[in-house]
Amino acid sequence: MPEGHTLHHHLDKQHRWFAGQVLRVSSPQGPFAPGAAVMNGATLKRAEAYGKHGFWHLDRGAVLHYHLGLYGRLRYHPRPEPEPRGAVRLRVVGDDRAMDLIGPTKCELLSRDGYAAVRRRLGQDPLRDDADPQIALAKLSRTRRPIGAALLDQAVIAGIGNVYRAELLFCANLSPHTPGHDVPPEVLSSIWRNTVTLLRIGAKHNRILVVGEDTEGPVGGEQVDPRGFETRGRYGPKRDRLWVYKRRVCKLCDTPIVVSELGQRTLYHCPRCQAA
DNA sequence: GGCTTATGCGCAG
DNA sequence: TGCGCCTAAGCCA
Repeated sequence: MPEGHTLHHHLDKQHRWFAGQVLRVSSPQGPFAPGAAVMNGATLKRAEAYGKHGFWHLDRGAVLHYHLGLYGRLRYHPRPEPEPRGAVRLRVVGDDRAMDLIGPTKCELLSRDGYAAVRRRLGQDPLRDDADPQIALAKLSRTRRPIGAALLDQAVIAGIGNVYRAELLFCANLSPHTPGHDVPPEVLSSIWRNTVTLLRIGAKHNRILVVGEDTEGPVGGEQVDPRGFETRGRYGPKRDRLWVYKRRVCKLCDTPIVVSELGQRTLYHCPRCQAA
């Protein structure tokens, strides 16, 4: 489930659970074994998310960089940790918890320069305090590309994925095919603000929640595990939390959803609520 | 239990 | 442009 909110949720947790600890690191599934050997015995100084990327800043100057891709998963265990299951590329064991990185599309050790290079490729992350909306908005307002393609461009806004793209454009009553430079500046600004809002809600609950109000406490009777491990909350079916993504009809007006392709990804939009 | 699908992205060609 | 990665939820039987 990796859009930006997922990474922020996990990296915040990873910082709380592993920072300051001397880590036991291994790579049960192979290709990262040399990197794991370098990491083994290091101390985590800071875990941070940027867009859909995860970074662990270690002492010794190395930086772990990972990206979940479409399939990657993170699993956490209390100690003693169980036998690795699946393509565990990276296993980290801290003082009282362990973490598995499973099936990521990227898992590598970077130098400070390598880290800077990855960061340079990425645009503004709406979940970060250091985001500069004006930079992202300027790019959107100049491009001839359809807004629905530009929103997926990680060099513009880092962290939006296919679900949030569909839902953000719906919330803006905007056709995904509108060229960026034809979208009124105030609409672009409102999209940015809504992105911040929705990604924050998503990061808090570790779920994409768009329909309905966010609440301070658990949502929909969600059960919270006091140890902090993921629990099966009762959020209801995903389709009921979204307006258009993967729905047959628009949740607002019942018009059949148009399924097409834009920016190499499946696009869902309501032709009535989001008329051109 | 099996089959389909996917919230991403880099690379070969 | 299309494929490969390789997990797990959702759906069906």
